Amino acid sequence: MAKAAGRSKGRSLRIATWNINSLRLRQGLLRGLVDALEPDVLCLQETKVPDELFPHEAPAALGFGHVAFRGMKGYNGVAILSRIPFARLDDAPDWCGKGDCRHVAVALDLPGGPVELHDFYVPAGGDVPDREANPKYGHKLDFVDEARAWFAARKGLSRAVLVGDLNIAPLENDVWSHKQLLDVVSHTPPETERLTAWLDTGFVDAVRHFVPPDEKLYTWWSYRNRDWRLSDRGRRLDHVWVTPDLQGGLVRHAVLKDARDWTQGSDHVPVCVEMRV
DNA sequence: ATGGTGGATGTTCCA
Repeated sequence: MAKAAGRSKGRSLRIATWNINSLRLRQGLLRGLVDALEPDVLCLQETKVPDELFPHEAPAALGFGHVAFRGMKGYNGVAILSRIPFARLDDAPDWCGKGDCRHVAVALDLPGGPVELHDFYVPAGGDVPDREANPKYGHKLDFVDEARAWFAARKGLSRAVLVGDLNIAPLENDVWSHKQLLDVVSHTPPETERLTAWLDTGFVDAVRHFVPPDEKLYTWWSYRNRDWRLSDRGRRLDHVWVTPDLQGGLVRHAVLKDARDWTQGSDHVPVCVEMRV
């Protein structure tokens, strides 16, 4: 992304989010992301690294002097890498009581006042969209319900940003075929209704602020395609939400589609939003 | 209707 013009009020804040699908394996790809997007803050999901094995050198070498992470062996895991100092926030619950490292939050220390930043990795939900047959689907729905309720209880939240791999593509044009995916986990009505209810607790979809809803937009393409670009069976699973007080400061967005072709890349691509805060 | 690929792990689970 090019530098902002710098006319509007406040400091420029650029936040990127990426499901990196193993931080240790792909830490070398962070350089490409930083060169392309120049984020002030980078939120990662599926780091798949226990806290005691977190690779501190990679973020430090890229100029991210502040890190917050919550990881475990083999699965899940989230991290926030930042050039801006922050205070870690620890008031959120252990979602669904499973201790599975799907959320980390900080308050960014900015001249205009703190900005609250939440980094989420919502459960993928398994293959079968049925609570009884597939407990992972039930866990996903319960997770989103619990998150919605928690944010609903925080009425009047301001100067907040929520990002992450939410594993749900809420709009018809967030998937390659709305009709063919209505019964596919990530786009079923119980999921999309719940995600919208969570958004409606007090957020604006910052990427759809820039890209009209009648335009296809994806951030993930399955590994299980011979040619992901040719088949283009994508879904928009990765999101950036902001509270309405920040909407007027939104400057630009980027979906780094080229990252899907990086050598040994993730199946998700980075998403970035710049705003004046 | 099925299988396709990839990561971490360990003789399979998760995505």
